[in-house]
Amino acid sequence: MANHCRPQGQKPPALRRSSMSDRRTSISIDERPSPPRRDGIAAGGRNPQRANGMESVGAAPDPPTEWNHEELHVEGELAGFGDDEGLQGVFSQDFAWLSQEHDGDQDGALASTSTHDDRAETSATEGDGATGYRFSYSAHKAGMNQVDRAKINARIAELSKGSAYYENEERKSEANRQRELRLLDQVREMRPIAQSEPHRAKIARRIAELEATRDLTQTIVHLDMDAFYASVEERDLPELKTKPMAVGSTMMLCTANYEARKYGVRAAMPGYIAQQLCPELVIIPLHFDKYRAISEQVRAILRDYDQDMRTAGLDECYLNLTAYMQSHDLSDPQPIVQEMRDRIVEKTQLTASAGIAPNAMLAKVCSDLNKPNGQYYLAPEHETVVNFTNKLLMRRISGVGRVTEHLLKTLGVETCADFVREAAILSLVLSEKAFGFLLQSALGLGNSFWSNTSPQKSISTERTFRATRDAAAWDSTLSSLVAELHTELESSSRLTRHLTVKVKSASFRVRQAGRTLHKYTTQTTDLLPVARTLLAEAVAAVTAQDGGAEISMLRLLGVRVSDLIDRGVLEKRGIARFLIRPGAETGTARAAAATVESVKSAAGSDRAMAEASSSADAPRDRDPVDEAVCPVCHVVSFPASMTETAMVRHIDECLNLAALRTRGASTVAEPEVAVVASPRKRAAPASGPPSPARPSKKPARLSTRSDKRKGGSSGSRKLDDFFAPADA
DNA sequence: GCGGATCAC
DNA sequence: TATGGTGATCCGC
Repeated sequence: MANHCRPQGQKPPALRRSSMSDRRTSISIDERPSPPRRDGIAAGGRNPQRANGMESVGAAPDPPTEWNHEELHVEGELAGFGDDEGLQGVFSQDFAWLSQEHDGDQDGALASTSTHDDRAETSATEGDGATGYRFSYSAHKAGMNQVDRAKINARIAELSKGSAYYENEERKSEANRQRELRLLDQVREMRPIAQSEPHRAKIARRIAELEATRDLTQTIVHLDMDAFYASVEERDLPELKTKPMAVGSTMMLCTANYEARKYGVRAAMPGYIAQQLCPELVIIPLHFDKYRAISEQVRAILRDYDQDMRTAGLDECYLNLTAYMQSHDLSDPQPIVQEMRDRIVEKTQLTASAGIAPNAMLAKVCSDLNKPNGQYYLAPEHETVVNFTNKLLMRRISGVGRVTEHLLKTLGVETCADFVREAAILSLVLSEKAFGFLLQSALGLGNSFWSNTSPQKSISTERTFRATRDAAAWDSTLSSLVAELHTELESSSRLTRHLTVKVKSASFRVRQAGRTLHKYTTQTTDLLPVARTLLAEAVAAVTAQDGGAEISMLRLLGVRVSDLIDRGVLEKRGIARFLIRPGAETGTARAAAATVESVKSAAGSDRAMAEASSSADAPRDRDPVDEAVCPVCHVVSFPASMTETAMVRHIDECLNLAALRTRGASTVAEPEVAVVASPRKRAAPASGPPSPARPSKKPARLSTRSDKRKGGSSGSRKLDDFFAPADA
């Protein structure tokens, strides 16, 4: 299935506070590995994966990569809400003229609106009570004035209040508020250190070092389709243009047209709330096939300018125009970007907005400035970039979300200049990763480079349903989810070794339980029993959270598989780990030596054995890759031509013989592979007495499916446990 | 390694 | 009646 790609190369923010216990008198920000700190603000993750950092400063940017899972998302109904929504504004007040200029009917991204993750008010004062910032759809755009905004927010609060969702948001807000208070305590305590000369010098040095990495040689474009889904629907049904309209369902809206936004209708708002704000609202269901096709048309155009262009969902792309400009001997990117946007309109009748800047982070910010149907060019001059960045609100940085924004505000940081000014103290109370990311971003130093595509790390599927405590219904849903994952694994030739079950109760509390499996597998027969156990654990946990008087009702079930590996890679790597170079003496080999005779005597009987034996006396001084020796008997060698199945069979046979011979599990030659069994002792779900780790008999096949299952938490594994059944 | 939390889309 | 789904990362344990 597919890839959902995201631009990489930006470090994710993550905030945490240092604990008292690891405060040090001499703070070295520069320390490579940040010392573990505790009591942190919850970490925030973001997609940009490995930060490639600036290792290639000055060089041509890496070719962008492909994304990982786009269609997966798409198939899942709601792909994402991000469209052209603005936030609270891009700049601090003193730069608000820019906002004015584009506000009003232009929808100005500068004027803020809030998307799903952004429904928050920036200031708690507008909210009600402790939670304020979490709960109001502040809409500062589309011709709304302050009064309208306040009215709408009040109305939304009124409509939401008392719902389980709302209550849960309140709980979360309160928890965050407590963390912020503790953070402020830390600030007070750390202040003297922050103000000490050595520390200030250290920060200054760090900033200088970052500054030295500034690269203005690249021309990066971020292109973003305007209100993508809504615009597509309007294009195909023009009468919608004059009506308030949103795309989604009564449960959840994905995006709204500009007419609807005037009423406060926004992306990520439940449709039934939106309908109360705007009774004439027309809700159009999603048509992902259409969006996908149009998206591909757009991408095809953009590839003319950057073959390695990267997509971010269906409606966003990043391009590096540097090479194109050089090859066409152009110095001004603006006409080029205008041309692409014109071509997009011509081809699709849809408009796009774009930002042009020296790096991807700034380009992303810039693409919002003249939205919709506009572009903004941030010239690659030091002074221009610095002036721009200084006024930039931290919230605009991709990776700084609602929670982080609020937290920073608590610390008195709103703009990038604020952050840099307070860097000395912030370096002491934020995690090293978070501080590093935020400082770099606040200096306007987002990466211009993309890391190469990284393999997908997990596959998940989850489903929301009417809250129920019907265990049979849960089990039915769980089975479906596991079956979906099985299908996905099979169709992509991958296996998993980790399973996680997620649960959301009617109170919106979320709990998850996961477990590392004993082997890589795709099989429902392996996954489902574990999933059932995990579900029971998660239900118990969420029930306890909910008060525990009665088993909680669930409104969502989810299953995720991670620790994925390609089948081919697993087979190669798996077998390779068993191969011991001829002559290598290991404890395992020595332990197995006693079984050599029995192995030899049994050799002739098995077909695989015969295969192996036939080349057992091949010369032993060749490349070890070409000739490996069975790690168990340490006698039979495996020629390169030998099939893996045959090798596995031989090793398995050796283990069987070894087990017979030594009669004790512990002395059987164990493959030298560390297999991590579940570290936790889980209560066996009402099974019989604990079975011995290994029955003393049953020599024929050391490992059968049922056998494997039984040995669940045993630390010692047999060969079969390392390989998925070759069910193909 | 696990679970909770944040973020993007 | 009623507030989504997928994937990733970070942090504290």
